[in-house]
Amino acid sequence: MLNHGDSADNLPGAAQLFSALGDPVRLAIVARLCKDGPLPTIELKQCAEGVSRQGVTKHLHVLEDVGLVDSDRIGRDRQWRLRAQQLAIVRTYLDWISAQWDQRLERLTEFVENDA
Amino acid sequence: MLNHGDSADNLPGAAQLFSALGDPVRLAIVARLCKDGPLPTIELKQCAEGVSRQGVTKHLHVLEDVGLVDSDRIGRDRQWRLRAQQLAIVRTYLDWISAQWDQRLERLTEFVENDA
DNA sequence: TTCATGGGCAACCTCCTGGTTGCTCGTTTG
DNA sequence: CAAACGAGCAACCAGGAGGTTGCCCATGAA
Repeated sequence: MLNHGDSADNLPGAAQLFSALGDPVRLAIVARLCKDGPLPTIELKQCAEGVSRQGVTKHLHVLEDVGLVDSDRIGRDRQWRLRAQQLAIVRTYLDWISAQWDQRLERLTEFVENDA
Repeated sequence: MLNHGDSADNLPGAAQLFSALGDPVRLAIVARLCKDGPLPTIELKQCAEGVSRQGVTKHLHVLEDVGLVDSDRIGRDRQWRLRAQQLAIVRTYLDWISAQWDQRLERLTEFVENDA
């Protein structure tokens, strides 16, 4: 799993996560799972306009591979559940990047002020 | 540009952004630009281990297409600059999703407590 | 028990992506 | 000026991603 000690080291892992979220169908699935909790494949299929069941299943496996989602077989169905910690990693990465940006702006402001 | 009135409508746009960030080279470029401000192509090339100049240029164009970055020609060089607003959109989208998650957890907790 | 439904697996196809090379052009710089 | 450097453009290539179909299995409901 992703070691999140220092976000800078985590670039490849973060890229994986971004990549997994970088498809409209997958993003819709994640959003749906976020809103309406664990759901069976068939239900998730509805947020993929005009995509076959197998297509949706493939997307779900992509999400599973990066740990954004996991599942249990319940009788005939397979229930999918969001793993919020992984989403948190993405957020943290963006926050880390943004923080660097903010620091740079601060330094820049300082510089300008000292310069004036 | 991306209308950010309601994050739910914004799914395709958000997916574009995630997708653009979903490549290690591109993510490294964004991180670098965030840390060290506007930089010429050649400098950015350094964060793409073993990729040709043209390769890097292609990545930069991908970032440009989704508005994460823009550039000016300065004499012989081309200077690249981060567009932080677009990064903010990604963050906001994640926050929006997470908020829904949190609400669901609240509702769930309520339900369990009322049930007990 | 029978049949419909949700799912898994595998093969297959197409198109996009990430990457390259080769060539030319303009700008610096020695 | 001449050479070197940064960049743009176009062609090209291999592999992967997203999608489909067909077939079979198990479970649930009639």
